Amino acid sequence: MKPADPPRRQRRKEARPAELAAAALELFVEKGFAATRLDDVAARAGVSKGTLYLYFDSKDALFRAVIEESVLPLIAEVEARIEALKDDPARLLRELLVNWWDRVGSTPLGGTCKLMISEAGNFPEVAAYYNEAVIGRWNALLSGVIEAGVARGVFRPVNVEVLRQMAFYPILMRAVWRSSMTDCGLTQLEPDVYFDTYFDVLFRGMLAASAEEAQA
Amino acid sequence: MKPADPPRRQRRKEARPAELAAAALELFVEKGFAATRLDDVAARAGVSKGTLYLYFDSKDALFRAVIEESVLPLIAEVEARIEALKDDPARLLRELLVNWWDRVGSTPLGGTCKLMISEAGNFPEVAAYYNEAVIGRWNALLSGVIEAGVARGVFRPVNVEVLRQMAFYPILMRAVWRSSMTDCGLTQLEPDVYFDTYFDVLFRGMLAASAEEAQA
Amino acid sequence: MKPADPPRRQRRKEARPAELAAAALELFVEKGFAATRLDDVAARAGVSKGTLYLYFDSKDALFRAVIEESVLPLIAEVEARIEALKDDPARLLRELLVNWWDRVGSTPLGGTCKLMISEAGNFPEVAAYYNEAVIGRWNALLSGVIEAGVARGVFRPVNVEVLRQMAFYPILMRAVWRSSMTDCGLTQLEPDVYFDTYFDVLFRGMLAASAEEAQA
Amino acid sequence: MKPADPPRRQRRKEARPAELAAAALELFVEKGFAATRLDDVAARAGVSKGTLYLYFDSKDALFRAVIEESVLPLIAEVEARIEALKDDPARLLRELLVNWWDRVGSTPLGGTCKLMISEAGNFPEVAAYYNEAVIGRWNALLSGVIEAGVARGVFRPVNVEVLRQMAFYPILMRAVWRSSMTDCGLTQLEPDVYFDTYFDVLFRGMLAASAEEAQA
DNA sequence: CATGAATGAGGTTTCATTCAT
DNA sequence: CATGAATGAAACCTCATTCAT
Repeated sequence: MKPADPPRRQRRKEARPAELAAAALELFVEKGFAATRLDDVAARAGVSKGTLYLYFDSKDALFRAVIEESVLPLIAEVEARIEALKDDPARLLRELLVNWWDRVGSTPLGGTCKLMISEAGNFPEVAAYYNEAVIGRWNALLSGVIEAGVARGVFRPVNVEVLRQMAFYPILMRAVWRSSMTDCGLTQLEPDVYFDTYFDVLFRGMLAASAEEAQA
Repeated sequence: MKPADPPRRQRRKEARPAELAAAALELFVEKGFAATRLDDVAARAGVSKGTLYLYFDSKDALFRAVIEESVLPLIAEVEARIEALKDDPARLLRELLVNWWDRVGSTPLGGTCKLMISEAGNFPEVAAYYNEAVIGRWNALLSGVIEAGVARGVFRPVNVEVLRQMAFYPILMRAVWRSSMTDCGLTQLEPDVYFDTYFDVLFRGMLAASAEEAQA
Repeated sequence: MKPADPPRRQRRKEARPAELAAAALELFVEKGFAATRLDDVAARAGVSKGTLYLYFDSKDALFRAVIEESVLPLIAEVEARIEALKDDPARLLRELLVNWWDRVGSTPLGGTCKLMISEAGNFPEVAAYYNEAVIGRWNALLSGVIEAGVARGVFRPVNVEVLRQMAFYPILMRAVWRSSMTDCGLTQLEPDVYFDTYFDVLFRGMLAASAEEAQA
Repeated sequence: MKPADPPRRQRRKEARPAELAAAALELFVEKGFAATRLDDVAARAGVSKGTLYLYFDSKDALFRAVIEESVLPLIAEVEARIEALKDDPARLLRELLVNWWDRVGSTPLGGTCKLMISEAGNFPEVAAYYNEAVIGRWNALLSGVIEAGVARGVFRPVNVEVLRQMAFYPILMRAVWRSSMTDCGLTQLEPDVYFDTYFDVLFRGMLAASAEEAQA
């Protein structure tokens, strides 16, 4: 008694933009915007070149769509998770970072970071948008957690921005590196091993003395 | 009794390749390899497009030269400094990182990092070379220092690679970001403020208990 | 006792080709053949692009149909009117010209003239057909009237072709101009004012002295 | 002792824009703007497609250049001639028209008239410019001559605009026709025969009675 | 050595035409 | 009959590369 599937043609039609954007993301990350040919994007999505233009007005528009549609949903989801754990800043920070790695850094989405790093100069408006809508919000989340930790005496009272960068940049860089060196026979440490040491050192460095004892 | 300077015309002639490479580095970093036009490189170096081909066989060759010539000299220099300070791993590590920022990260050379991140996929052989000749050697230096520190009981005995990334990636990311977001009205913290907090947290996290006391 | 109208749906179906041809004529006149997109023709006729192909085999065929179907009926009608007035060449000529303006020059049909002028080079066969079936017959009508007038001593015995062009080209040009400069805020003289002066000068120039006196 | 010719390469370079514009004019007139391929323009000018873009930014820019550069010089020249003959309006009018035919209507330049008629709808700004800079000035010249003639009692006092159209449109139409039907085996009357009858009828129609006697 | 005009392969984009629904 | 998604040939345009000067 479940509703009938839509006819096959229709289903494809609705899925097309997402399929095309996914194919484009892969290639943009792999080769960069300018070096990616729309022929290849279309081929990877299994359609002809002309079909691309049924869904995107231009190569630029495709780039915009790739960036804007791929990352926004995640931020909202993350913002929701903050509430549930606001009483335990250390655990919340750990969770945010591990979660980011699992949901973004280690997936194709992580490629958007490399992509924006590479193309910000060529797409100033997209970069500005990304800066505000993605980076800014994400930084605000992290900074908020850190500030809360400092306020509760859990984290040491040091410069929040530096702390945020020290907490986030290593794994961001890991993601960027991963997108960049995909074909270099690059092997990265297993996440579990990595994060064990990572948080060991990070928290030893940033936790206040009292909190550290509690942690132990 | 030193030899007289060559006449100015000649000096320019000899400087040409370096001037062209510098112009190319700027544009490659700014726009990426594919989106950079040789017209613009030549214009920025103040010569005609044809002149480029007197010194570089192709656009690819120019890219290779930019990468290979710009970073190699530095590594050698750094390797030399290691010897002088090998008895004080903490100070040595701090010096390596600050020095890297001063000599690379905060200069146009820092752009090569962004450039390789962006173009590794399109230049596998150059990326492999860079990986070995630059990244590999630099990582070996850092790892060596860290291992020495661990061996002497100065650093805590944790996974060296993770430690290296935690020590280096934040400032590497800062350099990459700087190259990328050049026109976004980006402002970064002053190096002094930054490094104060940076090493405070980093060393607290990685120094062994005894060394920490000594430090304090 | 006339047969009932067909149901509305059916009527539309039968009217489709004419509606499409009308829409195509407008756009061909406005933009030219090559610059007119079938999407736009279909949209202006209120159908989908695919529907066009139910009635016309190709864009070329549509062009042919537009030309051939739009002008032929008129010629026959005009030829009939000639008979009724063959005794008064001056009045007949005046009537032909005024009538042409009212029925063709000042209506969308006048656009076909501009269209053929624009596209003759791209459609040699259509142009040849148009030349023979429309221009030729129309010229023959005018020339016949003029020759009759000369024979009767009403018109001065000068070169008939030149006379025909002097009589027809100014108003043909008016029609072409009208189709061409539609959006330039062009204003043309009122037909009545125009024709008063027009025939005043034209007949003074071409009427034989005796006829002129009679006219006065 | 004449100055040396410029080197061959240079001479070609200076002539290129004019050669390209001439080739483009021919093809635009022949096929229309949209149906003309830049490949063909380049081929007709004996250069490669890329060379076109050294001199014109786009196909549109080429169109603009063709229109704007080809007709302007003539107007100025004509305006100068007016002065010399301002005492004899009938002769001046005749000379203007014959001269227009010799210098424009019967040459490739006459094609611009057909071209503007065809493309005005697609290039509103160019059409507006042409209307003002070419058509307007030319009409002003003709109207001025006619008004002068009327003022002196040489021409009959009828509507000047209609008179202007009757005087100019037949030969304008001849030029347009010529450009349009170039390949239709079209044969036009010899100019001499044509103009004899033309002015005979025209002046009989528009000259005042007294002037007519003087003419005879 | 240095120039910059010329080239043409290769990319983006358009649109007439087809065909499954 | 009617639709509109899909196609791919062909157009415009760019730019790395060459070469006569």
